[in-house]
Amino acid sequence: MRQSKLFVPTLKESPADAEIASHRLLVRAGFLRKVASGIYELLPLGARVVRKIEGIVREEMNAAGAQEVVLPIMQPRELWEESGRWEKYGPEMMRLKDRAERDFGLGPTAEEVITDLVRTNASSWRDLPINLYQIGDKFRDEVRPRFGLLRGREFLMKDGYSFDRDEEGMRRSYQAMYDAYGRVFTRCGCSWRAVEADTGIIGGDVSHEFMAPAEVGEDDIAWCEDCDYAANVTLAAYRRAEPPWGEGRAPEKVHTPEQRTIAEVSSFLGMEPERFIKCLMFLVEDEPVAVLVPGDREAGEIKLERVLGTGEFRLFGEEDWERFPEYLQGFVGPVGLRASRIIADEALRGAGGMACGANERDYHLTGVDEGRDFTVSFFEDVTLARDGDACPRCGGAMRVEAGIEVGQVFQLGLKYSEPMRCLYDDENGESRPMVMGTYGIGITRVMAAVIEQHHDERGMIWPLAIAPAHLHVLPLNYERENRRAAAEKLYESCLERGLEALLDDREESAGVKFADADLIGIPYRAVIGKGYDEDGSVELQVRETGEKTRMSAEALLDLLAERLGR
RNA sequence: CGGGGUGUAGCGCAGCUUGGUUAGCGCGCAUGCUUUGGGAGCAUGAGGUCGGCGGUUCAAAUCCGCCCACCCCGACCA
Repeated sequence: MRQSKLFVPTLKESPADAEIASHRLLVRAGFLRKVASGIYELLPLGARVVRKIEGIVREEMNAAGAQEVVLPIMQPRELWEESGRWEKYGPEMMRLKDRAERDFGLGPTAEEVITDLVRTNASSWRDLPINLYQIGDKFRDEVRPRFGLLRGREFLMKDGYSFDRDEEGMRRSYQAMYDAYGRVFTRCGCSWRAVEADTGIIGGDVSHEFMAPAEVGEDDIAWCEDCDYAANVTLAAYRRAEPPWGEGRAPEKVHTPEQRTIAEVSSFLGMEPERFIKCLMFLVEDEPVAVLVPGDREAGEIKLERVLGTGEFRLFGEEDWERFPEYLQGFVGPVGLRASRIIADEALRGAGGMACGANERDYHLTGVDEGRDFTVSFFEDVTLARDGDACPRCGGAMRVEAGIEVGQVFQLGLKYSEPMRCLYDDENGESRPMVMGTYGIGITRVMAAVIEQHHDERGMIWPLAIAPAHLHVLPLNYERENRRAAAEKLYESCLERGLEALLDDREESAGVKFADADLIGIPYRAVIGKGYDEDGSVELQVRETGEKTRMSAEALLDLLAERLGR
């Protein structure tokens, strides 16, 4: 590639609408432009990176026994009715009508289409397992597109689907994909961590997310320093410490005028927040449910959803407090409380000497013991783990850090094959539903995640495997014949040896060339300048470390070939 | 969806509070000359329905109303 001919509009200043590094740098370096909120164009260099990531994904998928297909983006309503997701997906799915007013959705994933494909073309146990994948645009009308490529409304995703005869086969397929995913991210230069995850709208029982640790990540992940336990904090378990003990004293009513929040009451009474019982009121399927958690803990919505068995609930709002005046906002407590259910976090089992609302305006109780002064319907894990909590498996210290979800794998089971009647005949001629798995990688998101993990104040720093080119050839004073000739020769040699090079053949000042090269972030750089005039050497610069070494052009090519494993 | 904010040249911004000539600045772009190991200098020049529609006014980028777009903060996901 010759830079003078390449369409790379670099920018000196950061675009006003880009907040995070990957977005800002992709735009500044001329890889990416925005068309509308959450919808982007990839320019030549951006497209090259994406194609490289795709290449790695293809290699690993094929090696793991999956086969590539191309599925439609525009999908008929009828298929989505069958799975029940036409309703369930809601406004998140982009919808349109054809000229005959028939409904279509733009695929956010392709379980329906692929299940239809397989059920109509595979019917025997001899056909299984089947593992198919595609790489294509996906559409999700996100509530809030954000952070450039990290959360777009149209994005590139690799989605794959496995069909097996039984659970065991599905677990094998799942494991093969899980292992392949790890290799994909490692090869892309993306550091990652696989964590237990919620299954959300895709459904199914077991799921792992592949997280790329990064400060801008929208998820928090909890992981153990001592063992391999790791989970999304939305469902991470943790080992509870011994609850506080009471001193056998009877509960005492204390006057706490206008002290409603835990923070207010705890400083008013001079008691630690963890000695409080926070009593949260939820409206669950139109019934009030009390949830008790330690005063210093947060209830987790996903955990609650699992415990309650429904997603149809909300924390009491203004209108709910008015509708149920027996609950006094700010003074609700478990003692004498009437609710359809009282659910307590495990941490409160056997807790004593606690403080809580007295269910009387401007009063709280102290010296409250669980079991003696109140009882609960059941104890559950409903609070969120946080940094420093004890690992549920080994008791070691857990860390919580932010991550970008770059992939997720699901054991679906019969979630789609049963309603969509994706069946096969087993060896005995009995009809059985196929057992499915589904697997996704956000290709464009991987690109952004890698930048979040690899950049500095001057620009991006690409891992060799997905860099838009291997070598950036920078002749300074390109108009000087000797340097121009040397640069051309080096560039041609790269082409001959199968190395990808970008030649900066522009008659720009050295400063401009260096600045653009830093921004674009090609891992290796060959500077042809003063040193060449002196002894015919070129200077190899490593983008990541800033290391500079003078050597002959031949030596540089050999070194590069070696780094590429060729 | 709720809350906050921004729309002025390709990009980044000023001007708006307190309406009043040809709407400015920097970068970028074009042409010429001089420059060239870290975003060069001088000169000349092109480029704008001031997000849109409506209103107030002798007069609107500026005041008012409605709409649209985009960004940020909270509940969801590759």
